Amino acid sequence: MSQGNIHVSVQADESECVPTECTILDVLDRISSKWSIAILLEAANGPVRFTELERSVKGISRRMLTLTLRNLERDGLLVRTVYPTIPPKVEYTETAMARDLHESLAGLTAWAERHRAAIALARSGYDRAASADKWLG
Amino acid sequence: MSQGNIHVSVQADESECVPTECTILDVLDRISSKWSIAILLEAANGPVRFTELERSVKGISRRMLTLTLRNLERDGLLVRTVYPTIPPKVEYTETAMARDLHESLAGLTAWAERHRAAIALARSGYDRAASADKWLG
DNA sequence: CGGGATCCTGCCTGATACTG
DNA sequence: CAGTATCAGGCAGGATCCCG
Repeated sequence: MSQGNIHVSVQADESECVPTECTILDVLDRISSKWSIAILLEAANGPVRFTELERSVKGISRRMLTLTLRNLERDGLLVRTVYPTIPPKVEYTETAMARDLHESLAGLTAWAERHRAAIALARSGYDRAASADKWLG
Repeated sequence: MSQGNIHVSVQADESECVPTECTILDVLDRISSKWSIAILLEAANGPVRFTELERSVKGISRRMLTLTLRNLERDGLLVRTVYPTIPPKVEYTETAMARDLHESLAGLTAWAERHRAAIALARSGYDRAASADKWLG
């Protein structure tokens, strides 16, 4: 029951970072989401279309696909090309910046492949120990 | 989340990671959070203590620090060592798996450093164009 | 086909206070 | 020092409908 403190959450939130004060972690936070990585990996094989991504990036909702694509485009990692045909055709192409990132992304995925079994194991081990502690006090 | 991914049998267990669904992206999603990365980078320089992290990882709340540390420990990336002294002392040490990841993380951070200005620029450019569209219909 | 707009839910997150 | 407990707000993200 905290009462009466009139604190108006004065977070001068500069999540929209100014060019000179954009920290590395801020940048990483933008591109390290599950969907961003998936999309970037797909786009590395050549231009991709919306519906194509909707199929290949399994589990993604239409909304998240749209939003993630927008953000990647906004950050200069993808270029959106619209062909005014009927039906419409939109292609997303990776930029040079994205190509440069792709190497690191490959490193990450390689790591994930190498250790995903170990991680799953560590998890179950941790959980088992946690349950045990619960009973043993 | 429909199936369709190739098996690659991870005999993992019944944790949140079902064998057929334990994809690389799932693993990445665990460690690619802003705080996880920051903490792992700190831990790479040697064992770190709770308050030490609270200071160095700027902007993190006590709650998030605790939660992120728990998850990293659970996934086998950090080892938590408690010294039953007064006052208590707890050290978090990276595991071999984390050390292996650190190389990739360094690659990512290097990329972020190289392109953070370009990203900020792309953003402001995109936003400017978006505002313009808004007025031009 | 490629989205935009809207509603709604639950988890993520921060702030604060308390504990061993 | 190193957390846990609790409350409250925000926004990520799914579902749905609609439009050019």
